[in-house]
Amino acid sequence: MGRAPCCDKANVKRGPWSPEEDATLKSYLQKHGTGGSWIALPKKAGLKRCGKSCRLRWLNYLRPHIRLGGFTDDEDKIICTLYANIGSRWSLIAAQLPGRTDNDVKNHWNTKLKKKFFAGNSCNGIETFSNKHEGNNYVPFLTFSPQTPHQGDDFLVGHKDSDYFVPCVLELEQNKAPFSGPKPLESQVSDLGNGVMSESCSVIPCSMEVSSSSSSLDCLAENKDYHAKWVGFKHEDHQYDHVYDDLFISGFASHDQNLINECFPN
DNA sequence: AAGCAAGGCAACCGCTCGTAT
DNA sequence: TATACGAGCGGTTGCCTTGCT
Repeated sequence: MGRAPCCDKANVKRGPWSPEEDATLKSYLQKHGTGGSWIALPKKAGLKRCGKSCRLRWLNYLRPHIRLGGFTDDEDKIICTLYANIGSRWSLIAAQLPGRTDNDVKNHWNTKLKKKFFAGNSCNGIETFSNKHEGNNYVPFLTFSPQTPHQGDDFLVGHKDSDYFVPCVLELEQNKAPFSGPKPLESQVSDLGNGVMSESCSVIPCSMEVSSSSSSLDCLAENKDYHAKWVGFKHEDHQYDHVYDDLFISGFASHDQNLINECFPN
């Protein structure tokens, strides 16, 4: 038995939204909110639309502070860099671009940035390399000189097993893991899940990804042209080892060698 | 000016995940 | 613990616009 449809498709309007429908939806949401259910909202608001369609229309076009089109070079850089590191996680990428939606970012990527990116040419200042490991889930890492991490920088980090990003501060002390930060709050996790950063966080677009892994401490990516470096540290060194077992940070490029040496002296 | 192809983008589809029961 | 259901997400479609011949 298949799953029940979310709405009566024979009795809902489809296609482009009219200005009247926009006004009705916007007015209703500003007065009442979603009421906890998008599915029930169209009936309450007097709209002959699917609840999912209402949600999409609100999130992508009607909610306050939406910015459409006109992507800046800086935004292009962030999109390219994050795509290289986390792939097509459009909601996460859009969350780093104030006023942008996942749909808008996705469309911008598909129509403009993708060609530049995979052509192996510069993508608005970001160097890329051809993926020589196709079919091997190999993630290309980027050289992004302006965002080379420095002591005290705030970082955007992520955890691949739970898909959230938390604000953290890089520490560069001899013989110490290059990472510390506040334990992610539950509120931050849930807010970020909705694409809203609950507190200010300076984002370094090179997007250090923190993920669980084996206990490997230091392994070199195989692309000689790029010298991407993966560095790691053992959980014993980390004050939040009860949150994350073995962690590693990826994304350092060749010009970060001094940083790596500083963190992991032989 | 007309026809066609390509580009751009809004909207839909269907899947996964989280939560309530 | 299992099931049902809604929310959220990424992939895809299809329509409209733009540019070229």
